Amino acid sequence: MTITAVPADELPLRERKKLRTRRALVDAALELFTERGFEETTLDDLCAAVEVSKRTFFRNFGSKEDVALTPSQDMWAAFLDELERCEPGSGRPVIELAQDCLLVAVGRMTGDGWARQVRLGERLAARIPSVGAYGLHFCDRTTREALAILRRRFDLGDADDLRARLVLDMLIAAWHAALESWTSMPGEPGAADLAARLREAFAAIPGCLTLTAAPRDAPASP
Amino acid sequence: MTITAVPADELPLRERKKLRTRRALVDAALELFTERGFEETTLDDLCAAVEVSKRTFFRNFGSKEDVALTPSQDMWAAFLDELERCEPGSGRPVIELAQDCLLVAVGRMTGDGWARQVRLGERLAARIPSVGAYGLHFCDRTTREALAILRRRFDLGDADDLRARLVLDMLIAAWHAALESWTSMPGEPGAADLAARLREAFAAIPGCLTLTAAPRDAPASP
DNA sequence: AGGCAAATGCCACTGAGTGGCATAGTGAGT
DNA sequence: ACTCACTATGCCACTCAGTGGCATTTGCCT
Repeated sequence: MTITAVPADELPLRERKKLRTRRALVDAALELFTERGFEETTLDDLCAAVEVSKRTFFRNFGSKEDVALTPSQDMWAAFLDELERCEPGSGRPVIELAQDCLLVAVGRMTGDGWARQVRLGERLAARIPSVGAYGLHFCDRTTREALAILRRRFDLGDADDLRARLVLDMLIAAWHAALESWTSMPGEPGAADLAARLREAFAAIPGCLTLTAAPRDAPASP
Repeated sequence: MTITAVPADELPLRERKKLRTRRALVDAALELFTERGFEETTLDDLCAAVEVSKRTFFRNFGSKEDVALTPSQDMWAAFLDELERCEPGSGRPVIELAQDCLLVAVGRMTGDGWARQVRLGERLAARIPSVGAYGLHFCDRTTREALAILRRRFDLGDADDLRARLVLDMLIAAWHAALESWTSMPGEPGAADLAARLREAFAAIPGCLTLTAAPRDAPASP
Protein backbone atom coordinates (compact mmCIF):
# COMPACT_ATOMS: atom_id res chain seq x y z
CA MET A 1 0.00 0.00 0.00
CA THR A 2 2.54 2.58 1.09
CA ILE A 3 5.46 2.87 -1.27
CA THR A 4 7.93 3.92 1.37
CA ALA A 5 7.43 0.79 3.39
CA VAL A 6 10.25 -1.75 3.23
CA PRO A 7 10.15 -3.71 -0.03
CA ALA A 8 9.76 -6.86 2.05
CA ASP A 9 11.26 -9.33 -0.37
CA GLU A 10 8.96 -11.85 1.27
CA LEU A 11 5.97 -10.34 -0.49
CA PRO A 12 4.37 -12.34 -3.29
CA LEU A 13 5.79 -11.56 -6.68
CA ARG A 14 2.58 -10.02 -7.87
CA GLU A 15 2.57 -7.49 -5.03
CA ARG A 16 6.19 -6.59 -5.60
CA LYS A 17 5.51 -5.93 -9.25
CA LYS A 18 2.58 -3.72 -8.41
CA LEU A 19 4.67 -1.80 -5.90
CA ARG A 20 7.37 -1.32 -8.52
CA THR A 21 5.01 0.33 -10.99
CA ARG A 22 3.52 2.43 -8.18
CA ARG A 23 6.94 3.63 -7.22
CA ALA A 24 7.93 4.25 -10.83
CA LEU A 25 4.79 6.31 -11.36
CA VAL A 26 5.44 8.45 -8.30
CA ASP A 27 9.08 8.99 -9.22
CA ALA A 28 8.36 9.89 -12.81
CA ALA A 29 5.38 12.06 -11.88
CA LEU A 30 7.29 14.21 -9.41
CA GLU A 31 10.19 14.54 -11.82
CA LEU A 32 8.00 15.49 -14.78
CA PHE A 33 5.66 17.77 -12.81
CA THR A 34 8.63 19.62 -11.36
CA GLU A 35 10.67 19.98 -14.53
CA ARG A 36 7.99 20.39 -17.14
CA GLY A 37 5.15 21.74 -15.00
CA PHE A 38 2.01 20.12 -13.62
CA GLU A 39 -0.54 21.27 -16.18
CA GLU A 40 1.98 20.91 -19.00
CA THR A 41 2.47 17.23 -18.20
CA THR A 42 -0.48 15.15 -19.38
CA LEU A 43 -1.26 11.77 -17.92
CA ASP A 44 -0.53 10.32 -21.33
CA ASP A 45 2.99 11.75 -21.08
CA LEU A 46 3.44 10.25 -17.65
CA CYS A 47 2.07 6.86 -18.64
CA ALA A 48 4.22 6.81 -21.73
CA ALA A 49 7.31 7.55 -19.64
CA VAL A 50 6.56 4.65 -17.30
CA GLU A 51 5.26 2.49 -20.15
CA VAL A 52 1.95 1.85 -18.50
CA SER A 53 -1.61 2.33 -19.68
CA LYS A 54 -3.68 5.21 -18.32
CA ARG A 55 -6.10 2.62 -17.01
CA THR A 56 -3.36 1.20 -14.82
CA PHE A 57 -2.52 4.64 -13.51
CA PHE A 58 -6.07 5.07 -12.26
CA ARG A 59 -6.03 1.68 -10.60
CA ASN A 60 -3.10 2.87 -8.50
CA PHE A 61 -4.04 6.50 -7.89
CA GLY A 62 -7.26 8.37 -7.52
CA SER A 63 -6.24 11.41 -9.50
CA LYS A 64 -3.39 13.32 -11.03
CA GLU A 65 -3.08 15.26 -7.77
CA ASP A 66 -3.02 12.09 -5.72
CA VAL A 67 0.18 10.76 -7.20
CA ALA A 68 2.05 13.99 -6.45
CA LEU A 69 1.28 13.78 -2.74
CA THR A 70 1.73 10.06 -2.23
CA PRO A 71 4.89 10.40 -0.11
CA SER A 72 3.17 12.83 2.26
CA GLN A 73 0.18 10.53 2.49
CA ASP A 74 2.39 7.63 3.49
CA MET A 75 3.49 9.65 6.51
CA TRP A 76 -0.10 10.26 7.53
CA ALA A 77 -0.84 6.57 7.28
CA ALA A 78 2.03 5.98 9.70
CA PHE A 79 0.56 8.65 11.98
CA LEU A 80 -2.81 6.91 12.17
CA ASP A 81 -1.02 3.65 12.76
CA GLU A 82 0.86 5.25 15.63
CA LEU A 83 -2.36 6.61 17.11
CA GLU A 84 -3.72 3.08 17.18
CA ARG A 85 -0.84 1.72 19.21
CA CYS A 86 0.13 4.61 21.48
CA GLU A 87 -0.36 4.49 25.22
CA PRO A 88 -1.45 7.60 27.07
CA GLY A 89 0.34 8.45 30.28
CA SER A 90 -2.33 9.12 32.88
CA GLY A 91 -3.46 12.71 32.87
CA ARG A 92 -1.45 13.42 29.73
CA PRO A 93 -2.90 16.15 27.49
CA VAL A 94 -4.22 14.81 24.21
CA ILE A 95 -2.28 17.39 22.29
CA GLU A 96 1.02 16.05 23.57
CA LEU A 97 -0.02 12.52 22.79
CA ALA A 98 -0.86 13.47 19.22
CA GLN A 99 2.33 15.48 18.82
CA ASP A 100 4.39 12.50 19.89
CA CYS A 101 2.63 10.25 17.42
CA LEU A 102 3.28 12.71 14.61
CA LEU A 103 6.96 12.94 15.49
CA VAL A 104 7.25 9.17 15.61
CA ALA A 105 5.52 8.92 12.24
CA VAL A 106 7.97 11.36 10.69
CA GLY A 107 10.81 9.40 12.26
CA ARG A 108 9.54 6.25 10.63
CA MET A 109 9.95 7.73 7.15
CA THR A 110 13.40 6.37 6.52
CA GLY A 111 13.02 5.73 2.80
CA ASP A 112 15.79 7.04 0.60
CA GLY A 113 14.18 9.83 -1.32
CA TRP A 114 11.27 10.45 1.00
CA ALA A 115 12.22 13.93 2.19
CA ARG A 116 13.04 15.10 -1.31
CA GLN A 117 9.80 13.78 -2.76
CA VAL A 118 7.72 15.33 -0.01
CA ARG A 119 9.39 18.66 -0.69
CA LEU A 120 8.67 18.41 -4.39
CA GLY A 121 5.08 17.43 -3.71
CA GLU A 122 4.48 20.25 -1.25
CA ARG A 123 6.00 22.78 -3.58
CA LEU A 124 3.53 21.64 -6.20
CA ALA A 125 0.78 21.98 -3.62
CA ALA A 126 1.86 25.54 -2.97
CA ARG A 127 1.88 26.51 -6.65
CA ILE A 128 -0.93 24.47 -8.20
CA PRO A 129 -4.36 25.16 -6.71
CA SER A 130 -5.81 21.75 -7.46
CA VAL A 131 -2.88 20.01 -5.78
CA GLY A 132 -3.12 22.26 -2.75
CA ALA A 133 -6.84 21.64 -2.52
CA TYR A 134 -6.35 17.90 -2.73
CA GLY A 135 -3.74 18.00 0.02
CA LEU A 136 -5.94 20.00 2.34
CA HIS A 137 -8.84 17.67 1.76
CA PHE A 138 -6.68 14.66 2.48
CA CYS A 139 -5.49 16.29 5.70
CA ASP A 140 -9.08 16.93 6.69
CA ARG A 141 -10.08 13.32 6.11
CA THR A 142 -7.08 12.11 8.06
CA THR A 143 -7.96 14.40 10.95
CA ARG A 144 -11.42 12.90 11.10
CA GLU A 145 -10.03 9.40 11.10
CA ALA A 146 -7.60 10.36 13.84
CA LEU A 147 -10.44 11.75 15.90
CA ALA A 148 -12.43 8.57 15.41
CA ILE A 149 -9.48 6.48 16.58
CA LEU A 150 -8.96 8.59 19.66
CA ARG A 151 -12.64 8.54 20.55
CA ARG A 152 -12.77 4.80 20.12
CA ARG A 153 -9.71 4.12 22.22
CA PHE A 154 -10.04 6.81 24.88
CA ASP A 155 -12.66 8.69 26.78
CA LEU A 156 -12.65 12.24 25.44
CA GLY A 157 -15.95 13.39 26.87
CA ASP A 158 -19.19 14.04 25.03
CA ALA A 159 -19.27 13.63 21.28
CA ASP A 160 -20.45 17.21 20.94
CA ASP A 161 -17.51 18.50 22.96
CA LEU A 162 -15.57 20.44 20.37
CA ARG A 163 -12.28 20.39 22.24
CA ALA A 164 -10.99 17.07 20.91
CA ARG A 165 -11.56 18.21 17.37
CA LEU A 166 -9.92 21.56 17.98
CA VAL A 167 -6.86 19.86 19.41
CA LEU A 168 -6.32 17.88 16.24
CA ASP A 169 -6.87 20.93 14.08
CA MET A 170 -4.17 22.72 16.04
CA LEU A 171 -1.85 19.84 15.40
CA ILE A 172 -2.56 20.17 11.69
CA ALA A 173 -2.02 23.91 11.84
CA ALA A 174 1.37 23.41 13.45
CA TRP A 175 2.17 20.75 10.88
CA HIS A 176 1.42 23.08 8.00
CA ALA A 177 3.42 25.90 9.52
CA ALA A 178 6.40 23.63 10.09
CA LEU A 179 6.10 22.06 6.66
CA GLU A 180 6.06 25.40 4.92
CA SER A 181 9.20 26.69 6.54
CA TRP A 182 10.84 23.32 5.99
CA THR A 183 10.10 23.20 2.27
CA SER A 184 11.64 26.64 1.81
CA MET A 185 14.83 25.75 3.66
CA PRO A 186 18.01 25.97 1.59
CA GLY A 187 19.92 22.82 0.78
CA GLU A 188 18.49 19.36 1.13
CA PRO A 189 16.91 19.15 4.58
CA GLY A 190 15.88 15.70 5.76
CA ALA A 191 13.26 14.19 8.00
CA ALA A 192 15.24 15.20 11.09
CA ASP A 193 15.08 18.86 10.08
CA LEU A 194 11.35 18.52 9.60
CA ALA A 195 11.03 17.07 13.09
CA ALA A 196 12.96 20.01 14.49
CA ARG A 197 10.65 22.48 12.77
CA LEU A 198 7.70 20.54 14.07
CA ARG A 199 8.95 20.86 17.64
CA GLU A 200 9.30 24.62 17.18
CA ALA A 201 5.77 24.88 15.87
CA PHE A 202 4.39 22.79 18.74
CA ALA A 203 6.19 25.06 21.18
CA ALA A 204 4.55 28.12 19.63
CA ILE A 205 1.01 26.83 20.17
CA PRO A 206 0.37 27.78 23.82
CA GLY A 207 1.68 31.32 23.46
CA CYS A 208 -0.36 32.20 20.40
CA LEU A 209 -3.57 32.72 22.34
CA THR A 210 -2.07 35.71 24.11
CA LEU A 211 -0.41 37.27 21.08
CA THR A 212 -1.44 40.91 20.93
CA ALA A 213 -1.73 43.28 18.01
CA ALA A 214 0.23 46.46 18.56
CA PRO A 215 -0.53 49.37 16.25
CA ARG A 216 2.28 49.93 13.74
CA ASP A 217 5.13 52.23 14.78
CA ALA A 218 4.52 51.41 18.41
CA PRO A 219 6.53 49.07 20.63
CA ALA A 220 5.62 45.43 20.15
CA SER A 221 3.94 43.48 22.89
CA PRO A 222 6.27 41.93 25.51
CA MET B 1 -18.91 41.11 -6.92
CA THR B 2 -20.73 39.59 -3.99
CA ILE B 3 -24.22 38.44 -4.78
CA THR B 4 -25.54 38.95 -1.29
CA ALA B 5 -24.75 42.65 -1.27
CA VAL B 6 -27.72 44.96 -1.59
CA PRO B 7 -28.94 45.16 -5.20
CA ALA B 8 -28.20 48.89 -5.12
CA ASP B 9 -30.62 50.02 -7.79
CA GLU B 10 -28.18 52.83 -8.43
CA LEU B 11 -25.80 50.44 -10.15
CA PRO B 12 -25.45 50.72 -13.91
CA LEU B 13 -27.87 48.53 -15.77
CA ARG B 14 -25.10 46.35 -17.14
CA GLU B 15 -23.85 45.52 -13.67
CA ARG B 16 -27.34 44.74 -12.43
CA LYS B 17 -27.87 42.37 -15.33
CA LYS B 18 -24.62 40.61 -14.62
CA LEU B 19 -25.53 40.29 -10.96
CA ARG B 20 -28.89 38.85 -11.95
CA THR B 21 -27.38 36.07 -14.00
CA ARG B 22 -24.81 35.41 -11.27
CA ARG B 23 -27.57 35.09 -8.73
CA ALA B 24 -29.67 32.95 -11.03
CA LEU B 25 -26.73 30.63 -11.60
CA VAL B 26 -26.08 30.23 -7.88
CA ASP B 27 -29.75 29.65 -7.12
CA ALA B 28 -30.23 27.11 -9.88
CA ALA B 29 -26.92 25.38 -9.15
CA LEU B 30 -27.66 24.81 -5.47
CA GLU B 31 -31.16 23.64 -6.28
CA LEU B 32 -30.05 21.23 -8.99
CA PHE B 33 -26.98 19.96 -7.15
CA THR B 34 -29.07 19.27 -4.07
CA GLU B 35 -32.03 17.63 -5.78
CA ARG B 36 -30.40 15.82 -8.64
CA GLY B 37 -26.90 15.41 -7.26
CA PHE B 38 -23.63 17.21 -7.99
CA GLU B 39 -22.04 14.77 -10.41
CA GLU B 40 -25.39 14.00 -12.00
CA THR B 41 -25.91 17.64 -12.90
CA THR B 42 -23.76 18.66 -15.84
CA LEU B 43 -22.85 22.26 -16.50
CA ASP B 44 -24.84 22.00 -19.69
CA ASP B 45 -27.90 21.15 -17.60
CA LEU B 46 -27.28 24.13 -15.35
CA CYS B 47 -26.65 26.52 -18.20
CA ALA B 48 -29.74 25.29 -20.01
CA ALA B 49 -31.83 25.88 -16.88
CA VAL B 50 -30.61 29.46 -16.59
CA GLU B 51 -30.59 29.92 -20.38
CA VAL B 52 -26.99 30.99 -20.49
CA SER B 53 -24.02 29.73 -22.45
CA LYS B 54 -21.34 27.65 -20.75
CA ARG B 55 -18.86 30.33 -21.71
CA THR B 56 -20.80 32.83 -19.64
CA PHE B 57 -20.81 30.50 -16.68
CA PHE B 58 -17.03 30.39 -16.70
CA ARG B 59 -16.80 34.16 -16.92
CA ASN B 60 -18.70 34.33 -13.63
CA PHE B 61 -17.28 31.35 -11.76
CA GLY B 62 -13.96 29.61 -11.71
CA SER B 63 -15.30 26.09 -11.55
CA LYS B 64 -18.32 23.93 -10.90
CA GLU B 65 -17.31 23.77 -7.24
CA ASP B 66 -16.95 27.53 -7.04
CA VAL B 67 -20.58 28.29 -7.76
CA ALA B 68 -21.75 25.96 -4.98
CA LEU B 69 -19.79 27.81 -2.32
CA THR B 70 -20.37 31.37 -3.50
CA PRO B 71 -22.56 32.33 -0.51
CA SER B 72 -19.91 31.15 1.94
CA GLN B 73 -17.25 33.01 0.04
CA ASP B 74 -19.24 36.22 0.26
CA MET B 75 -19.03 35.96 4.03
CA TRP B 76 -15.26 35.58 3.92
CA ALA B 77 -15.00 38.65 1.74
CA ALA B 78 -16.88 40.54 4.44
CA PHE B 79 -14.49 39.12 7.02
CA LEU B 80 -11.43 40.45 5.20
CA ASP B 81 -13.20 43.75 4.79
CA GLU B 82 -13.82 43.85 8.51
CA LEU B 83 -10.19 43.07 9.26
CA GLU B 84 -9.21 46.08 7.20
CA ARG B 85 -11.32 48.46 9.21
CA CYS B 86 -11.18 47.07 12.74
CA GLU B 87 -9.44 48.88 15.57
CA PRO B 88 -7.51 46.91 18.18
CA GLY B 89 -7.96 47.81 21.80
CA SER B 90 -4.53 48.19 23.29
CA GLY B 91 -3.14 44.92 24.55
CA ARG B 92 -6.05 43.01 23.03
CA PRO B 93 -5.22 39.45 21.96
CA VAL B 94 -5.24 38.99 18.21
CA ILE B 95 -7.48 35.99 18.52
CA GLU B 96 -10.25 38.06 20.07
CA LEU B 97 -9.87 40.70 17.43
CA ALA B 98 -10.23 38.13 14.68
CA GLN B 99 -13.16 36.46 16.39
CA ASP B 100 -15.00 39.75 16.59
CA CYS B 101 -14.40 40.43 12.92
CA LEU B 102 -15.75 37.02 11.99
CA LEU B 103 -18.88 37.53 14.08
CA VAL B 104 -19.44 40.94 12.53
CA ALA B 105 -19.00 39.45 9.08
CA VAL B 106 -21.61 36.79 9.80
CA GLY B 107 -23.89 39.48 11.15
CA ARG B 108 -23.57 41.39 7.92
CA MET B 109 -25.01 38.50 5.91
CA THR B 110 -28.59 39.70 5.96
CA GLY B 111 -29.57 38.48 2.51
CA ASP B 112 -32.79 36.53 2.27
CA GLY B 113 -31.70 33.05 1.45
CA TRP B 114 -28.11 33.35 2.62
CA ALA B 115 -28.28 30.93 5.54
CA ARG B 116 -30.15 28.34 3.52
CA GLN B 117 -27.75 28.53 0.61
CA VAL B 118 -24.70 28.28 2.85
CA ARG B 119 -26.19 25.18 4.41
CA LEU B 120 -26.83 23.60 1.04
CA GLY B 121 -23.32 24.47 -0.10
CA GLU B 122 -21.67 23.09 2.99
CA ARG B 123 -23.66 19.91 2.81
CA LEU B 124 -22.35 19.45 -0.70
CA ALA B 125 -18.86 20.14 0.59
CA ALA B 126 -19.32 17.41 3.16
CA ARG B 127 -20.53 14.84 0.62
CA ILE B 128 -18.61 15.66 -2.56
CA PRO B 129 -14.83 15.45 -2.21
CA SER B 130 -14.05 17.98 -4.92
CA VAL B 131 -16.37 20.55 -3.36
CA GLY B 132 -14.89 19.97 0.09
CA ALA B 133 -11.39 20.30 -1.30
CA TYR B 134 -12.27 23.53 -3.06
CA GLY B 135 -13.75 24.96 0.13
CA LEU B 136 -10.71 24.09 2.20
CA HIS B 137 -8.42 25.61 -0.37
CA PHE B 138 -10.45 28.79 -0.43
CA CYS B 139 -10.30 28.95 3.37
CA ASP B 140 -6.56 28.55 3.22
CA ARG B 141 -6.14 31.36 0.73
CA THR B 142 -8.39 33.59 2.79
CA THR B 143 -6.37 32.85 5.91
CA ARG B 144 -3.21 33.94 4.14
CA GLU B 145 -4.83 37.14 2.99
CA ALA B 146 -6.07 37.80 6.52
CA LEU B 147 -2.57 37.27 7.87
CA ALA B 148 -1.17 39.68 5.30
CA ILE B 149 -3.71 42.32 6.30
CA LEU B 150 -2.95 41.94 9.98
CA ARG B 151 0.80 42.06 9.40
CA ARG B 152 0.44 45.15 7.27
CA ARG B 153 -1.77 46.99 9.73
CA PHE B 154 -0.29 45.83 13.03
CA ASP B 155 2.98 44.83 14.54
CA LEU B 156 2.82 41.07 15.12
CA GLY B 157 6.51 40.44 15.68
CA ASP B 158 8.96 38.73 13.35
CA ALA B 159 7.71 37.33 10.08
CA ASP B 160 9.02 33.92 11.07
CA ASP B 161 7.08 33.99 14.33
CA LEU B 162 4.54 31.24 13.79
CA ARG B 163 2.11 32.44 16.41
CA ALA B 164 0.16 34.86 14.22
CA ARG B 165 -0.43 32.16 11.67
CA LEU B 166 -1.46 29.63 14.29
CA VAL B 167 -3.97 32.07 15.73
CA LEU B 168 -5.75 32.39 12.40
CA ASP B 169 -5.71 28.65 11.88
CA MET B 170 -7.39 28.23 15.25
CA LEU B 171 -10.05 30.67 14.17
CA ILE B 172 -10.64 28.58 11.06
CA ALA B 173 -10.75 25.40 13.11
CA ALA B 174 -13.40 26.91 15.37
CA TRP B 175 -15.29 28.11 12.30
CA HIS B 176 -15.37 24.66 10.79
CA ALA B 177 -16.45 23.05 14.03
CA ALA B 178 -19.24 25.57 14.46
CA LEU B 179 -20.30 25.33 10.84
CA GLU B 180 -20.54 21.59 10.96
CA SER B 181 -22.82 21.47 13.97
CA TRP B 182 -24.84 24.32 12.53
CA THR B 183 -25.44 22.63 9.18
CA SER B 184 -26.70 19.53 10.94
CA MET B 185 -29.14 21.45 13.14
CA PRO B 186 -32.81 20.56 12.66
CA GLY B 187 -35.16 23.12 11.19
CA GLU B 188 -34.02 26.21 9.37
CA PRO B 189 -31.38 27.87 11.55
CA GLY B 190 -30.33 31.37 10.54
CA ALA B 191 -27.23 33.50 10.75
CA ALA B 192 -27.92 34.24 14.42
CA ASP B 193 -27.79 30.52 15.25
CA LEU B 194 -24.50 30.27 13.41
CA ALA B 195 -23.13 33.16 15.45
CA ALA B 196 -24.19 31.38 18.63
CA ARG B 197 -22.40 28.20 17.58
CA LEU B 198 -19.36 30.25 16.72
CA ARG B 199 -19.28 31.75 20.21
CA GLU B 200 -19.43 28.26 21.70
CA ALA B 201 -16.55 27.12 19.52
CA PHE B 202 -14.48 30.17 20.43
CA ALA B 203 -15.10 29.47 24.09
CA ALA B 204 -13.83 25.91 23.69
CA ILE B 205 -10.44 26.98 22.32
CA PRO B 206 -8.52 27.79 25.51
CA GLY B 207 -9.54 24.61 27.30
CA CYS B 208 -8.63 22.24 24.52
CA LEU B 209 -4.91 22.40 25.25
CA THR B 210 -5.44 20.72 28.60
CA LEU B 211 -7.89 18.08 27.43
CA THR B 212 -6.66 14.72 28.64
CA ALA B 213 -7.20 11.22 27.25
CA ALA B 214 -8.54 8.88 29.86
CA PRO B 215 -8.41 5.16 29.07
CA ARG B 216 -11.83 3.74 28.26
CA ASP B 217 -13.93 2.50 31.18
CA ALA B 218 -12.14 4.85 33.53
CA PRO B 219 -13.40 8.13 34.99
CA ALA B 220 -13.09 11.05 32.59
CA SER B 221 -10.72 13.88 33.33
CA PRO B 222 -12.05 16.63 35.63
C1' DA C 1 -26.94 59.14 -34.11
C1' DG C 2 -22.84 56.79 -33.78
C1' DG C 3 -19.06 54.56 -32.00
C1' DC C 4 -16.74 52.23 -27.94
C1' DA C 5 -16.17 48.64 -24.63
C1' DA C 6 -17.91 44.92 -22.34
C1' DA C 7 -20.73 40.87 -22.19
C1' DT C 8 -22.46 37.04 -24.59
C1' DG C 9 -23.03 33.08 -27.74
C1' DC C 10 -21.23 29.63 -30.70
C1' DC C 11 -17.79 26.23 -32.09
C1' DA C 12 -14.04 23.36 -31.86
C1' DC C 13 -10.66 21.44 -29.00
C1' DT C 14 -7.76 19.39 -25.06
C1' DG C 15 -7.37 16.42 -21.28
C1' DA C 16 -9.03 14.06 -16.92
C1' DG C 17 -11.46 10.26 -15.55
C1' DT C 18 -14.65 5.93 -16.34
C1' DG C 19 -16.74 1.53 -18.06
C1' DG C 20 -16.40 -2.71 -20.65
C1' DC C 21 -14.10 -6.47 -22.34
C1' DA C 22 -10.34 -9.36 -23.96
C1' DT C 23 -5.68 -10.94 -22.53
C1' DA C 24 -1.61 -12.31 -19.99
C1' DG C 25 0.85 -13.37 -15.97
C1' DT C 26 0.55 -15.33 -11.14
C1' DG C 27 -0.65 -18.48 -7.27
C1' DA C 28 -2.66 -22.77 -5.80
C1' DG C 29 -4.38 -27.45 -6.20
C1' DT C 30 -3.90 -32.04 -8.34
C1' DA D 1 3.94 -30.57 -15.18
C1' DC D 2 -1.06 -29.18 -15.96
C1' DT D 3 -5.05 -26.77 -15.11
C1' DC D 4 -8.09 -23.57 -13.01
C1' DA D 5 -9.19 -19.31 -10.83
C1' DC D 6 -7.73 -14.74 -9.90
C1' DT D 7 -5.96 -10.39 -10.72
C1' DA D 8 -3.57 -6.88 -13.07
C1' DT D 9 -3.19 -4.95 -17.39
C1' DG D 10 -4.10 -3.01 -22.06
C1' DC D 11 -7.12 -1.19 -25.39
C1' DC D 12 -11.16 1.33 -27.01
C1' DA D 13 -14.79 4.37 -26.78
C1' DC D 14 -17.14 7.68 -24.16
C1' DT D 15 -18.61 11.75 -20.95
C1' DC D 16 -17.77 16.04 -19.27
C1' DA D 17 -15.10 20.06 -17.22
C1' DG D 18 -12.71 23.78 -18.81
C1' DT D 19 -10.37 26.94 -22.59
C1' DG D 20 -9.41 29.80 -26.75
C1' DG D 21 -11.01 32.31 -30.75
C1' DC D 22 -14.17 35.00 -33.16
C1' DA D 23 -18.46 37.04 -34.45
C1' DT D 24 -22.47 39.38 -32.41
C1' DT D 25 -25.16 41.85 -29.38
C1' DT D 26 -26.06 45.38 -25.75
C1' DG D 27 -25.62 48.90 -22.49
C1' DC D 28 -22.97 53.33 -22.20
C1' DC D 29 -21.08 57.81 -23.46
C1' DT D 30 -20.52 61.94 -26.33
